[in-house]
Formats: sequence, C-alpha cells, structure tokens
Amino acid sequence: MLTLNFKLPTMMKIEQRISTSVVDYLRNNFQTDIQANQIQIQKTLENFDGDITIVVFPLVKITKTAPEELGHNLGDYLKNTFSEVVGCNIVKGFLNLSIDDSYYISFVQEVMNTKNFGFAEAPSGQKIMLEYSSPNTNKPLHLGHVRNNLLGYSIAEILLANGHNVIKTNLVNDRGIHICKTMLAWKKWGNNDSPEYVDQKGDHYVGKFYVLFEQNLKREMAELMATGLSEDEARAQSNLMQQAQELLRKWEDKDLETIQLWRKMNNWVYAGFEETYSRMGVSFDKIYHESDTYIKGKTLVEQGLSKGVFKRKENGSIWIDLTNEGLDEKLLLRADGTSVYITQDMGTAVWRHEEEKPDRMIYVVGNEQDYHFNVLKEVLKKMEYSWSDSIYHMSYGMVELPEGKMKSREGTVVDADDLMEEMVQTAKQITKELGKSDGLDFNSAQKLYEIIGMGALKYFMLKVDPKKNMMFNPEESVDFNGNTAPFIQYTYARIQSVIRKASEVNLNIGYRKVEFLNPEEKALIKVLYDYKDTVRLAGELLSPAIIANYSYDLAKQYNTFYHNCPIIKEDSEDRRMFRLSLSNEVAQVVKKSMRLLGVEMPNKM
RNA sequence: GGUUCCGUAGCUCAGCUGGAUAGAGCAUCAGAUUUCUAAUCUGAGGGUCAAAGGUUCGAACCCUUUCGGAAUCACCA
Repeated sequence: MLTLNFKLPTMMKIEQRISTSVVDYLRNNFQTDIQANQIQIQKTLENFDGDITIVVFPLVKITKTAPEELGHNLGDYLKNTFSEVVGCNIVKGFLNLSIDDSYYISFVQEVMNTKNFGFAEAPSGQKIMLEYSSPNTNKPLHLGHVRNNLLGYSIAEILLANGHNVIKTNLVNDRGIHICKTMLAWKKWGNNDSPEYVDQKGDHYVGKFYVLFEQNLKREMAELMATGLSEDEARAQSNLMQQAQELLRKWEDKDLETIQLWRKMNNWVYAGFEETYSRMGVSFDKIYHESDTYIKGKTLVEQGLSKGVFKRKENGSIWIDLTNEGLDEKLLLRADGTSVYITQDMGTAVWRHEEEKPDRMIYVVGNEQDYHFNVLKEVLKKMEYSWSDSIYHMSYGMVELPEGKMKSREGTVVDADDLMEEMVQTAKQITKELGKSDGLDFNSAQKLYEIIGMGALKYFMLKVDPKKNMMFNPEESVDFNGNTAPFIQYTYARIQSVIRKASEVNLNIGYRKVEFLNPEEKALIKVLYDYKDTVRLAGELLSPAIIANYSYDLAKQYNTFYHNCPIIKEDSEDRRMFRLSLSNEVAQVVKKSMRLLGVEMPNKM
C-alpha cells in the first residue's frame, strides 16, 4: 500500500468535515466505532439536485433503520451543524446535500492565496529512485522508448509534486551480446567509417550495423538449416554468432582492442541519444552503466552460490530454482562465466540501495518484462535483502501500430527522431494554414511549432492508462481536435489573450467577492476543486493519464464558461474581476498540470 | 502447454478502486461568430460493458467457467 504525507490543507474541505460529523452522529446515536474513511462521499450526479452526496446504504447495516429515514435524520443534522449545507434531499439511499455558493466562492480566494495550489509542500515524502529509459547502445530509440521516456519523466514530476524526493536514473545497457554483434558488424563491414564521416546521427549509424549483423546471420542460418539443422543449432553453429560470443568473452576479459572499439562506438551512440533526450525534454539525475554493475552482479551470484541459494549445473552455469514460487528455473550466469541480463540487474539494485538507501525503487519498464521483474524480486528476497519488497515494476503496455507489429529487422520500426520531426512539421503546417504564426519572427515561430508538435505527441502517449497497451495511429496523433494537447494549449493561450486585453483597459487580476454563482462558474470551480485530489491520486497510481484527463476536463469546462460568461465585458465590476481571477487560476492549473506531463504552454497560438 | 495481462459506441479511450439513468473525443448529421482567439461552442443519433453463472441492498469493476486477443516461459537484452 502506498502512502503519502500531506501537510494539512489551509482550509479543510467540507467533505472531510462532514465525514467527521457523520461519524460523530453515528457514534452518539448508535454506539458504533465507525471511522471517517468508511463514510462514502461523492459528487452528486448532474441530474440530481445537490453538490455532494452521502451514500447511506452501508450505514444502514449499523443503524438498522430504513435508508430513507436515516437519510432524513442525517440531512437535518448536517443542515443544523453546517452553515454551508443549505439543502438536502434523499433519493433511494443517497443523501444529496446542497452547498452554499459562498463556499465555492471563497474557495477561489483560497486558490489564489495558496502558493503552489494542488502540490504538496515539499519535501515531506519518500526518497524514490526511479529508473526509466534504459536504452541499449546498439540501436536508436523507437516508439516504444518514446512512451517509456515520457512516462518516466512525467511520473517523476508527479512524484515531486506529491512532495517526494525523486532521483531519476537511467541504466544504460551498454554491454552484452547485442553490443558485440554491432561491434563485429562494424569491424567486418564498416570500412573504418564514422558517423561524422558519413554525416549521420551516431545512434542511427551504429543501429545500421546491428541490422546488418542480423541480416547476415539470418542468411547464414538459412544455409545451415538447409543442411538439416534446427534453428537453435544453426544459430549456435553459425560463424557470426560464434565470433560475437568470442568478442563478448574478450570484452569481459578486458581485451584492450575490444574495449577501445566498444568505447568508440558507445560514444557515437551517446551523442545521438543526447540529442534525442534533449528534444524530448527528458533528463536524469544519475546514470548507471551495465558495464559497471554486472561485475557486482557476478559477485552476488557467487555469494548466493556459497550460501546455497543458487546451484551450479554440470556445465558450470548457475541457476536459481523458483518453481515453488510459480516461476521456473532461471539462469543467472552462463556456463562460460559471462553474465546475462538479470545478473547485472541484481548488481544494479544492490548497488543503488547501498548508495542511496531509497524508500522505494520504481522501474519504468515494459510489461513484456513482467516475468523478469518477478524473478528479480524473488532472487533478492531469497538473498534476504530486507528491501526486496520496496522494488516496484511500473509495468506499462506496449505501443501498437495499425499495420501491426514493430520489428526492427523488417523495417517497421517508428524511429523516435523521425516521429518527433514529423509531429513538429505537421504542427508547423497546420499553424501556418490557420495563420496563427503570422507576425511572429522566425525563432518564435519555430519555438511555437516545437511546443505544439511535441506537446501533441507527449499528450497522445500519456493520456492513456500506462498499464494498458495502446494504439498509436500516426494519422490520428496529428489530428489536433478533441482530447489533445493543442486543444488544451489553445485554451491556455486564449486565457492569456483575455488577460492581456484586460490589462489594456486597466483590469488586473485580484480577488473580488461575488454574491452568487451562475451554473458555468460553479461547474468550472468544481473542477478546480478536484485538482488536489487528482494530483494525489496520480501520484499514488503513478499515472500521468489521470493528470492528462483532468487537464482536458478543465479546459473543456473553461471553454463552456468562456462562451457563456463575458469577462471584460461583464457589467458588474466585482464579477468582472472575479471571472478574470478565476480564468487566471484555471490557466495556472492547466499550465502546472501539463508541465507534469512535460508539455509546454504557448502564450499565443 | 504453463503463467500473467487485456476485452466498454464504427474507431481511439475515460469510468475517481462496489454506488444513482455507463461518459468523452474522432467519424456522421444539424446548428452558433457585427461580441474577450471558431485550433472554439451547442445539439442529435450510436451500448446485451465479450458470454454465462455466482457474491451483494447494489457489479463494467469482486469470484468461477467459456470464448477471443496479447505478452512471457532463451546460455537475447
């Protein structure tokens, strides 16, 4: 169970005060020890009269009275207790309470007076290490990484907003057989070229050689299989595969020439990644390399072996038996002594824990690795690390394409750089067609296209529940209507425009009390009212989607308000200022929310 | 085959962890601009929540079974 530390809000919500009061009522009249969190309070549905609703069904069991009777009594009690409760009605087992407008009006004032409304007063929470991105250094980032990077970054921002101390880490998978494959391919077919020489981004350049290796391996395997070998046998016996394995052994033996080549190629890739991360707007506090942590992993495997937690097979490979845990036997170290994926993950986890002693370690990794993380957790548990339960695999769903699977070998990968460029270009085209960038200088216009294009991409990927597989439809992603970042950005820009126009007539932001609310004002304030709970929930569930959908609701509600309620042209001065201030608060919350997703807001569009 | 996850409108997704008559966007159709940005707003049609049982005052949500889809079970990472 995740817990969060919040400081007491400056003004306790009426819902909480009512819960407490209902508990008092029940205790005094029915001798029960019910707790406040057992009282169900929700928003009243639109078709009913009222603002908040108490579900009395569950209470009937305690009181042994009819739902309607209890509802009436409770309603009367609350009306007498709270001046804010100005009316009530009972429908079946639902007690609907009407809250006086003045409560919501003063809430707007509270929002204005709260420095960072909706966010925890940092830092009061846990120390959390969050791993995300974790690229392989043998190929460029693709669509799947985009989701990973955006999710990781956004979750970190959300946890920060909830008052946690977050250390963003990236574990670079810079060693392993796949790296050796690209190195071998470059040695064979690279002509001693470099990315600079052929004028290509480093990660793309190196990625070419990985593809080249796989193509040639496939050809060689096909020849071997034609002689009657099985696929596995063909792979094992192929020259290319044997040479790659030889290279891996040389690498682990620290062969100078191999290490130098490895360094050189990895640096090409890092330069490429740096560009991609930078445009994506993601960053890290601490970078770990598998090439460092695997050694620690090997040591741990030896320790586990001597403790009798692991066992060695005849050929020398080392395993853990997790059949009692519902998992299989799992390889921890190869027969030739080289390490596998999980070896380094064990090392990394222990290393991190020794260095930082975090309360939680969150891994943002795709759900195709659910099994791997179950094993990792069990291995650490068997090795009696008390913190093994503080590991949490933030397992997100795959990104699917309308055409079907993405496969690097078949050229159906959507490259991250290409995707970002395409989004920005589309934003540029649409913005120009609408004449929205007229009058902007070149740099400002470029900046605007970037904000819109990248915003659209980020929002599209983050608005879906992270746990679910999602469909990425490139055509739909550039459609800027509906539940999209440009819609929300437009709403923000519009508010900024109103604020600019207002200041031209000396109408400045400042709270002014009004006597009552009209329906659009009230509906809008109620969305703002949910903000704090939304940020908290998103933090508990590690879900940027909750923030995204909230932002959309808020923007939509604002647009309704905007169409029905004149601001600058409103007759009453008090209401004019109230609406302007409310608009400004909405803009601030929209901006902060979208910032949690890594999406920027333009002042004009 | 074992394990895990998923199935909500034609399509893409919400549904606040069991509450009232299941909601948005796209697409389709019909409207709104002499008025603070129309990348906007208003309205209409569209549902056996995969199916069947069960638990409950109450189920899209929990349990069981069936059907359909995906991932994984590598001396790949």
